[in-house]
Amino acid sequence: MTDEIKRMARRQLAEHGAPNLSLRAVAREMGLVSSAVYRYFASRDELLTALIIDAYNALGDAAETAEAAAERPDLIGRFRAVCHAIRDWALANPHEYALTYGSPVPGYHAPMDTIGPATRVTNVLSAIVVDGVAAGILRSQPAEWLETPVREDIVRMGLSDVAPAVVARGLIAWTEIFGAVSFELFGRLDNVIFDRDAWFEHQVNAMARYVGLRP
Amino acid sequence: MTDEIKRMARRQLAEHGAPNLSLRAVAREMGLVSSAVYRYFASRDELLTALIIDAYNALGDAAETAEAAAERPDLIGRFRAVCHAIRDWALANPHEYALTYGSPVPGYHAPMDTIGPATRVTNVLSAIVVDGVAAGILRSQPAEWLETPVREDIVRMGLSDVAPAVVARGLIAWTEIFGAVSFELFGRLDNVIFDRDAWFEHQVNAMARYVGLRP
DNA sequence: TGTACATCAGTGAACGCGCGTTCACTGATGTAC
DNA sequence: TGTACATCAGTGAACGCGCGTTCACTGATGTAC
Repeated sequence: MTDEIKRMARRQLAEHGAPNLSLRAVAREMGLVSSAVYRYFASRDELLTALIIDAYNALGDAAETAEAAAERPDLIGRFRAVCHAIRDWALANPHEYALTYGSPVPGYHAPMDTIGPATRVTNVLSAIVVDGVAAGILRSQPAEWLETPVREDIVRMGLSDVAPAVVARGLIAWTEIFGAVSFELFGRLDNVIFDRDAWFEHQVNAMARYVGLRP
Repeated sequence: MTDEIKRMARRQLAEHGAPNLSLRAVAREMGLVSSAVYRYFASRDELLTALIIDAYNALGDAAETAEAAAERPDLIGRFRAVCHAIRDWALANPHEYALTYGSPVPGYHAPMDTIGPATRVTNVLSAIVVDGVAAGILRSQPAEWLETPVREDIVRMGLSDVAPAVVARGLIAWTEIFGAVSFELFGRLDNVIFDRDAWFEHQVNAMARYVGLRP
């Protein structure tokens, strides 16, 4: 069963990291001979791709589920739910997080099948922004100026009901949240921040305020 | 010469990534027999450590030099200089950036010698904040509230002349800047942002404003 | 000026290991008639 | 109900490869007297 192989591969991943993921070790762990795995995955890269897609989907599931549990009009609640779901999932699955949001695995190039699952989190986040604009809560501030190329890239994203300056703030929040999770996971906060829960909470609130969401 | 080995190792790094860095390949590239490298580095890990320290120092140099070129009272200029120096260095040395700010190399645990060089960039950044406070430009805003554990962690950092809320904003800017560089380098902006220079510029300005620096 | 010795950079063979991938195969299970 | 055949999951041996690390060694260079 290919699911069983993936489960074992995920365990391998959690123990030794993506660059050391080995078909042979997975097979060994399952009591199979190494060549048997080739009935299910044509190559190591294909297995890696499957794991990456699963990781994006797992994170997407976590984010969507958490967000769906909040009341629709509670935009801050929805934003906070997504942020915490991302971090919780990342802390629970650090190697899968590294696989998707960390440095690329050298020599591996992700095929296009990974794009769809990868956008699920950003879709959830942008839905919040869109709803915030529709509710009249998120507005572009007069002083906000976007250089033309920035505005063009943002317009190309197709969020036509949202002012580009608001999208820009959303993108910055998106960057900050994943930056925060990566910093925590990759050791940047060691000996700096000790209460990570509290600090993340602070960052989430700061970003909510930055985007324009008020409690 | 141990410098020559490091130079070759850096080239290896740039081609194949940190997890695939191999003593044998470095030796081969230098026309040496593999065991000869052991005269200079006791193990692969020691070589890796040397490269990490060098990378932190190279980034530190770049940041310090760029910052030093700006007029002291021009706080925004100094901040922008540091940010762009970080990004430029990262784009020029993606694998060394990944080595220091990307996902940790599995199985490798950095010794304490790496801590000093690692803090150079943050020192430059916090000097700007300290000067900004001294000049009366950066002030804590009355509405800014820090939960106790966050405030405690920040106080522990020892920037006693800077209001904790201001430090918090600085930490968020720090996270955002490296988050932005990582997003760009690790492929997060693919098919999203096309003019990366302009977008980074926008983020730097946004963070300067967020921290409280005004042109 | 010449000999004796120490230093030390680099050699070469070997150790034991793990890897991805291939290939011809076995043998159990299921299907058709 | 029983035989003949196809399917297919998994085997086992082999390929050629690269790796980190150890160890006894060579041979050139430098130093002391």
